[in-house]
Formats: sequence, C-alpha cells, structure tokens
Amino acid sequence: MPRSFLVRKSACSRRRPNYSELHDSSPEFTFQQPYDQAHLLAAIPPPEVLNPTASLPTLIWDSLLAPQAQPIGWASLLPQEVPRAVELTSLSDEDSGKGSQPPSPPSPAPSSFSSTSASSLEAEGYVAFPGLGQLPTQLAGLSVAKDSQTRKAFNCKYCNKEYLSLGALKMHIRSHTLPCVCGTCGKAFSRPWLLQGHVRTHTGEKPFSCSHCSRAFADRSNLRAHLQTHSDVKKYQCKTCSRTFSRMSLLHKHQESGCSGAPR
DNA sequence: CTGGGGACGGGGCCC
DNA sequence: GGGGCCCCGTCCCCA
Repeated sequence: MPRSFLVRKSACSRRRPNYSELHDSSPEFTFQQPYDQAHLLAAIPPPEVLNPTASLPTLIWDSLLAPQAQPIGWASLLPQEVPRAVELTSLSDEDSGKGSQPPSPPSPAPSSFSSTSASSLEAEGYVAFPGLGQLPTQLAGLSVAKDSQTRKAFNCKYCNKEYLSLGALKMHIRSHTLPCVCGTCGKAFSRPWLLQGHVRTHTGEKPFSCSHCSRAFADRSNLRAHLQTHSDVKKYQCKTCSRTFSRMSLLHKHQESGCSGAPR
C-alpha cells in the first residue's frame, strides 16, 4: 500500500500535513531539534536489553542477522526535549519505536485513548482522540454499524473502512488524525514509532548495523533489505527464470519488464 | 535498466 | 481489549 496513504511525501520543512485541518491543536507527540548529543551517547543501553533479533522468525536470510544487528543506542532524548509538547500524555508510546528499544523511564500516564472506556464513550456518542479530549462521534468520523447478525461493525467515517473491533478502528482513525507530530518539521504520523523513525532522519541515528559490513541503518526493515544484498540466494524469486531478488519491488520490476525466462 | 538505500505505511501478533 | 512491537511491503530517489 502506498505510503502516501497517511502522509503524502512532502518536504518536511515545507508543509505541515493536514493534521491541523482535522483538528486544531495539541499534538499527542512531538520531537524537537536540536537534540543533545550527550543524551544520545548516554542513552545507549546495555546489550542485554537490546535484543531485536530475539523474536525474529527463522527465514532463509535470518542467519545474516547477527547479534550486531542491534540498536546501538536509542537516544532517550524525549523527556528533556519536548518543550513544545502541550502534554506528553504517553512517554512510553514514544519509546515504542519501530525497533526494539532500550528501556525508558516508565510512563504512568496512559494515552487518552486508553484512559476511557471505549464502550462507554461509544454509548455516549463520543470518542476520545489523543490530545483532543472527546469529540462527538459524528465529528470524530466514527460510526457504528451492525451487520445482519449480532456482531457489531465499526466504520470509519473518513474512508468508510469497516473494522470488527473498536480498537482496530481507533488505530485506523489515527491514520486520519495523525496525532504524532514532529517538533522539527511538523510532519505528522499516525503512530509514535513512525514518528520515532522519522526523528532518526533528523538525528542521523542509525541503531541497526549490518554484521557483514560497516553499514548502519535507521530502520530495521532497511537493514533487513540490505542483508539480502549479502545473500547469494535472495528472498524473492522469479518463477520464470529462477532469478532471485532482494526486494519484492525488484522482482516486480523484473517481471514487468518482461522476464526472458532465461536464468541469469 | 538494475540494484540498493531511505522513508514510511498498515496489519497482525503478543503481552 | 488495548497498546507495543515487529514484519512485510511500497514508493521514491540515486548511483
């Protein structure tokens, strides 16, 4: 699915995504530059708490994921560096980065989503939005439908997508409201860890390093893709010519350009 | 044209 | 049931 679904690629510094058009204030999460280098260094957690490979499934290329492929330091730059955050309602959310994250100060404050019974909100015709308090269901873009049986279905009013659970819908709605805003460039994201990954583009932090070469990556997925380049047998194979590719997109390109059928 | 890196999205699993 | 975390996937750009 296109990444533009949530946030259309735009120069970060150019515009603030239409988050503000959906509601008018109080981003749930913000990051802001400049980051304190001392914090970046001091925040490197011990290896035992960094074990991003622990839960990786066993795939053909997983053997390449050596222990070095670990975050070498997630900068816990947040607590001191969110001067513009109106209310940092959930620090733990911010720590829930895309990759495995080092420990962070516990956050007793739950997000506004979880602080109120969804069902009671629903019953009252209200829905909670991060940083927004509660909005009338109609304004929030939430509609509740029932199928022909007894099971409830939750429809997003922004796109009419249907979900079977309120939780799934709430998460989906975040993709419309984009509550996580970068304090540096104003770009908005649906989830804290997306913002966290984005912040790395500002900080230059690259916690995921390749065990086979000196490269490091800010994104675990990109490391995974990179590891494919070290493998003779790559993950994606053309059924016609048996040629393998490191990425699905490359395989698609290969097939679209007309596979000759001859092995290469 | 191909390969690879960077950035980022949603779905789903697990706790 | 909700949130954290991870995987898979895609698009864009560049060499």
